[in-house]
Amino acid sequence: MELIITEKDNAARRIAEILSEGSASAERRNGVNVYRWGGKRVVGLSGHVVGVDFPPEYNDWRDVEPVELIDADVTKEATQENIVATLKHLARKAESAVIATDYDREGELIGKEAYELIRDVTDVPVSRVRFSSITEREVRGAFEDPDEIDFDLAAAGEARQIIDLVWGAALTRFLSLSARQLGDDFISVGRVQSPTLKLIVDREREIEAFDPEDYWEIFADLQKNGSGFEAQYFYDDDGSEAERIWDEAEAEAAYADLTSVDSATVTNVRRRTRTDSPPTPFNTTAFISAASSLGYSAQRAMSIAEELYTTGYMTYPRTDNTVYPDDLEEDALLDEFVGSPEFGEDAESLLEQDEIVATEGDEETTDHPPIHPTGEIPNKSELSEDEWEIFELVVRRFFATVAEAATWERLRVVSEAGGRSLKANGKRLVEPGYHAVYPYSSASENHVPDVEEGEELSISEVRLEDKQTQPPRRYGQSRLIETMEDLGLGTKATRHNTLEKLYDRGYIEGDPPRPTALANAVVEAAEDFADRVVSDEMTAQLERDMTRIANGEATLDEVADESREMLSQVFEELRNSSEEIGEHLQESLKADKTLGPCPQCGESMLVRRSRQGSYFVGCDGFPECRNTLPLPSSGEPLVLDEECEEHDMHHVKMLAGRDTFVHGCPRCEAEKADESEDEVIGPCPECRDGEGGELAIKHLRSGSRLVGCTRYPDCDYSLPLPRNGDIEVTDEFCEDHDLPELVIDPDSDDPWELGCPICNFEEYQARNAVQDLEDLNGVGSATAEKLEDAGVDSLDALREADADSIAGEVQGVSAGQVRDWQTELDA
DNA sequence: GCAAGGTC
Repeated sequence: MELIITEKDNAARRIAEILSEGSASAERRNGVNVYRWGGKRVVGLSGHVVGVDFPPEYNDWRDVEPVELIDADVTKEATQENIVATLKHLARKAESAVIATDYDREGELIGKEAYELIRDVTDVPVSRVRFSSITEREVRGAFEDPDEIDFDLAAAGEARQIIDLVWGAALTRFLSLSARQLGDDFISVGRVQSPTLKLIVDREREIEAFDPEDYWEIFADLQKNGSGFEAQYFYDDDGSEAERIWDEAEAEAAYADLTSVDSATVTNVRRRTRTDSPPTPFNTTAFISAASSLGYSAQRAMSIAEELYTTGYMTYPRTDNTVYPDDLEEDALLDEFVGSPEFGEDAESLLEQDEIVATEGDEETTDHPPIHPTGEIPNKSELSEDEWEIFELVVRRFFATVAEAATWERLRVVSEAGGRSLKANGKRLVEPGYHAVYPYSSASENHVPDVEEGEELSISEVRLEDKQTQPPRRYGQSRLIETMEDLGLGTKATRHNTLEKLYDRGYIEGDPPRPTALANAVVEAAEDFADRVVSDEMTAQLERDMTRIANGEATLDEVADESREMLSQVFEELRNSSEEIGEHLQESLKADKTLGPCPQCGESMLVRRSRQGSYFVGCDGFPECRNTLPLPSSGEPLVLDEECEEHDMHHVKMLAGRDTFVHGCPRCEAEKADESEDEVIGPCPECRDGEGGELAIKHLRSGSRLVGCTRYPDCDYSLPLPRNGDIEVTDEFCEDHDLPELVIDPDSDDPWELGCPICNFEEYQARNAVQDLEDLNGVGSATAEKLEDAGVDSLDALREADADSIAGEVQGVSAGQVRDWQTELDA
């Protein structure tokens, strides 16, 4: 038997399909798919199935000096036990094995990891095949002419693993220990995250240091036969054209000259034709940028792309490549879209071109093809709105790359008035070219009428505008990812995760992201004592070293030892500064939790955590001052920059995944609750008989509202209400529950008919259950709804359910699948 | 529990 190993299940399935000519069947073993036909088996890994770590005696942060990690052993342990077990089981029965992981450095390392797992159980021959896209021709070609594993290239990857672990773990532990932050709130640093954070911190420093300068600009409206256009005053500044006037008196003088006359004489007209080339194929970074201009965060864009990839509508979303492979037949792919209600017309018009030639970008790599549609087209109703929008973007980008260039006509008109110069630049799209199929990039025109030299134009208005230079703009998420790519920080598959990590660690907040006080302190500490770890130079050096290892010019041990030596020097510097660094970090942590002055004693009000783990706002003067304010019970509080003017208190945001919301000023929220009175709406279903309990609309000091029993705390029956909006109690009654129907924001343009609060809560729970189920692997919205209908109304219900009876009840769901979900939930 | 890199 021959065993073929790929980097992921999806690749395993497609390779089996190609090599078996469709005859392969799938079986599951330990929850891992194995594809088989004849004497072949194909199994997909899940990226790295082993990971580097220190031996267990280094686990306790308090028992081990961080500096000891520098020379600690680094071991490899299985991280995906099921897959490792399946791989070994298959290897025992194999006569030969073929490594078919991705064709890039990390793929070579993943292949070598599989090789070592095979070697643990057998010494059968192991070969390596490489292909850049999973097409019939490439895959067959690769398997006809197998190669060997490139152990040097894999060693380059291992050097990266070791260096990242040792630097990251040692410095992370050092900072966390010095600031006494050992729980979930440790203080992390790393080769990629810290230089990325420094980009954000540096930009914020520039913004803070920015000193705006006043300047003036003058605009004039010119008229030709009733058709008006705008021209701008300019002057010669040492041979180049300048529009900004830095001196107020000079600006007034120019304005006076221009207003002293009522016409301008055209002195120069220049016409030019410009071609505007279509965009290049999408790699991950370009895709994220384009999705971001449609309003998607990097994380969201990638997760939708992942979904569209696994359902088969688009190619692999993690790629550096911007050149389509030779195998891609553009016209055949366009043909697939003919007849589609949304794309048919555009596809046909593209097919009418004399020649179909795709654009090419600068990056040509072997990893995967650029992102493009597969030709499989979903019905619009199968996808969510967001999924469809992203799918359409990918389709239209492909269309654009095979479309013709656009042509613009540019017209520049210079005129003189009162001894001063005015210019106007017009542009008109003559040939729309790719813009016709790709509406995302700007194609806005600016009309300037045709005029001749010597012509007189009347001036209808002159405006003197006073302006100020602006500070540099903050990086948005996609701009950050582009900059990371330029600097070589991270990879196509990790850059968006790095940003997410910076949010999770409390280093940045908002979009565009702004650094917290903690982030500033971490970057400052690193700049002072471990400059390399906040510099992109560390990655650049590592890349050079990895190239040397891959070329056989250096060994893994040499490179790793050299790096350990540098880290030892860093720790020499750090040794005596632990206290100083720790204090600074702690002050910053406190600053990030500070809301404003305590109205009772003048100390600061801080976000704190009770023994029970819930968050509240408490005075720093505790125990002398016992002033507190409550916070909502769900989510992690984040102190925003925005302040309440009445109380000098920062607003608070509660981070809770998709239920994140802005709580606002805790004092305002508490006062609102104090001023409101409970409004009784009907009987309490729990205790109406006997105790005669009633339900009322209540406002809590933590800012939330609910329908709860008037006998609270003797009866704790309650139903949630939305956080915001006026609540109207109507005179329509729900017959099942004897309760009035409620309307939120009745006077707004879009009132929300919430209905009976009990019915509403039941629907809400069902919806939540469906959403939770959809987050499980391989559960689409249809399956989730079927599960919910079958009584699986929460994740807990699924965890405790009997797999066989669910499989019997829900069509298209097997007991094995249910058991996989249960394993996933337990993990 | 630390990193960054795969993948879901």
